[in-house]
Amino acid sequence: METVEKLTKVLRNHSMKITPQRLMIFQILENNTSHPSAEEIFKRVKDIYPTVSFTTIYKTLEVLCDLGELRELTIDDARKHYDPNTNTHHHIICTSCKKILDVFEDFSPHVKLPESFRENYMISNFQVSFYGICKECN
Amino acid sequence: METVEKLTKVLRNHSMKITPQRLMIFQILENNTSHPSAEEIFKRVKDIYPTVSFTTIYKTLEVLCDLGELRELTIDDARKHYDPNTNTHHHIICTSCKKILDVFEDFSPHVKLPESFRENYMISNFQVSFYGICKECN
DNA sequence: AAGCTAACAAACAACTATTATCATTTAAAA
DNA sequence: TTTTAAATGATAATAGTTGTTTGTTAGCTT
Repeated sequence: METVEKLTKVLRNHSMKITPQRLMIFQILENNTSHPSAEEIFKRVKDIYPTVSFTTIYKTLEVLCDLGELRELTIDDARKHYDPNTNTHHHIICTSCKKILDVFEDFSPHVKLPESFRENYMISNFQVSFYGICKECN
Repeated sequence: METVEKLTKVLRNHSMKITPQRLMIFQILENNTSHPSAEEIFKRVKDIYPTVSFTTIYKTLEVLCDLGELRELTIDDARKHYDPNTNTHHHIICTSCKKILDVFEDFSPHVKLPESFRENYMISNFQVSFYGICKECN
């Protein structure tokens, strides 16, 4: 199912309202693999709804995160990034330009929490972050 | 070599000054596996040097990071954490209490950047972050 | 279609973590 | 001891984000 459709449904199921601003955000997130920050999303919505406020963006992103439809990435130390793909996958970030790319490789057969932690933690997921320099920055 | 001694040497080699404030920070970092935030370090230094400023803490942490003697962790979305162990290792964070523990397991034989990225990236390191709930929080 | 109401958007203020500025102080070399 | 480059700390500034308020609206109900 497409993102816009899916998110619309999920919000409806929680008796939340589908507003033009939110639809716009859904559209921006659809098939988005660029890991945008709140500001990037804000700018793009602003192009079409010049009166939209930053608060609305933050609030909507918060709602989507709470519903598990969006993942917050803390891979960049300057700001949060958002990823509509909530399936387990990994990232590579250029430490120079901060660009983040997806790494779709299933490491789960090999990356397991050591025995000693098993009884003390309920693991929900894990994330591999590769750090390096991209070709453009080198 | 102990942390205090090592960091003193490294700073001297870069003609930087060893101040009591810095020595205090070095001591706090020594064998520290609690991944403190700047604020936690600030508070502990303040206990002994009540006049110390936050700026000094941040500056010193920045210096140590630049010299590669300290690693900045971006695993918590609220604030940065610092880890004096700069050898490759991994972390598990409780999404409830935000406690961070070390995971010493060598995943490097299995976690490799896919072929497609190899020619476009110079990877310096990778990091596995496990997210879950610890026993105390559950 | 009209009315209702919880949820919403936007304006704005506030907050938190961090960084910058700069005058004063100090480590440590000469 | 003198010198000087560097560090400190007071203060202000900034960036990113969150909280509050008030008028508005989506979407249900009738």
